[in-house]
Amino acid sequence: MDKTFQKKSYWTAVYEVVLCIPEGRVSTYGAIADYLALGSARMVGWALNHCHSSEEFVPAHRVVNRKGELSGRLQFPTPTAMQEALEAEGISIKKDRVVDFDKLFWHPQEMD
DNA sequence: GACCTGACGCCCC
DNA sequence: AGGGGCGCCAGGT
Repeated sequence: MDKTFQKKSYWTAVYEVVLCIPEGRVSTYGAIADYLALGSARMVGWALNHCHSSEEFVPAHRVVNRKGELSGRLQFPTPTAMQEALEAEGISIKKDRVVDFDKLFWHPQEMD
C-alpha cells in the first residue's frame, strides 16, 4: 500500500474513536468494536497495529484488552513506552496491568 | 485467487 | 474456576 495516498480503510473509524479517549482514561478493544459495531475486537487491535500509518498521532497506549492488560506494549518502539505514556497521564501500571482499570475504563458510548 | 495471520473476546468443556 | 477452542474481518503473501 502506498501511504502517500491514505486509503480509507476500516481502521480509520477506529482511530477516530481512539482519538476521542480522554487523557488519563483507557478503553478496550471490545468496547470500541462494540461501539463501532464493525467486525470484532480483533479488528481493532489489528487496526491499531497500523496506527503508525496514520498522519495523526493515535493514543494507542490508552487502548488495552478487556483485562486492562497492556497486551500491545511489545508493538511499541520500546516495550516500556506504552506503560510510561500511561503513567505520564496519571495512570498507574502494575505488572503490565492498569491499576484501577475499572474506574479508568472509558466507553465510547459515554461521549454521546 | 486461496490460505494464513493478527495489539481480542466469548462460549464450551 | 481454569483451560482450550472457535469466531471475527481485512490485509499480506
